[in-house]
Amino acid sequence: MNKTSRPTESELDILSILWEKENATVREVHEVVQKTKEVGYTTTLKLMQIMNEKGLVTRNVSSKTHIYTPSLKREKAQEQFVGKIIQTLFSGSTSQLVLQALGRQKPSDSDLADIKSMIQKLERK
Amino acid sequence: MNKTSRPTESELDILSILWEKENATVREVHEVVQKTKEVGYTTTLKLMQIMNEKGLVTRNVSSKTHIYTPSLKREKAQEQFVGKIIQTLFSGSTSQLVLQALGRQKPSDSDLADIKSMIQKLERK
DNA sequence: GATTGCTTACGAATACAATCGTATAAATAT
DNA sequence: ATATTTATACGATTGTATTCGTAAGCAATC
Repeated sequence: MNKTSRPTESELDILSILWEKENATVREVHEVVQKTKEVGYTTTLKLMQIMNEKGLVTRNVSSKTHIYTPSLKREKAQEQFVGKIIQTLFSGSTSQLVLQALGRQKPSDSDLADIKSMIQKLERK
Repeated sequence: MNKTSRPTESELDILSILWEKENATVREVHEVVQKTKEVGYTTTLKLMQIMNEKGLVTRNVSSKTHIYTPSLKREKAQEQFVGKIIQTLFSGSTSQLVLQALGRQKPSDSDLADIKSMIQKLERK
């Protein structure tokens, strides 16, 4: 068993694909990776094998083609990285991050509604 | 002249110190680094020299003890990293990031006010 | 049943990040 | 003026991430 290490950047790319698809084969993941990156199939394979060793994913080996499932929860990773970013890039200020995020593009009306209701909830506290 | 590469994690740690202080010597930076990390002085020095080569910082060499100034703007780095995080961790949804950030701790009243006024600005658009 | 294609396994190469030791010079203290 | 402290420079080492080539097995096709 292994201490939970933070995923590297490439690992994060792969995880994000797995989170979207729930689970996937190496080929399926690689197909998506290839759209943005020029790498060989075995590179993706190797990465996913390493991620398995690290415990970032599990895999079902019952058929020839293995099926990978993320075991690091997306929410967990979000916390890790958002926390780090708030510290180093926003000198610890959560709200500064929120302002920067809001500033980068107008959220949809329904998103705005969600955010407003979240704020109201916070204000009642 | 060099293509702008993303700072590594250690580089980011150092940059965040420089952003706080406006500028600083290696020793000053190292003093802060040491609080959270067990590393030798020359490690910090070397890192800052490399950052200088990469163009992440500039330095004033006129006195024996050099003074380093960040040349990568904090706002620029914020955009880079927040953008990346939104893609990989929040499947492209800015507002999801905002909700996660707001959820992690209650912002101060004045921060809440800032956020609310930002939202109103967005709604008028 | 040979050939082709797709799969995993895995070692090895390459690239990049991080760490430190040692040399050297300047400033300060003795 | 000598010794000590404090600074930079820089090579070398270590660690970690990324990439790929090659082998071997299995399944489908010829």
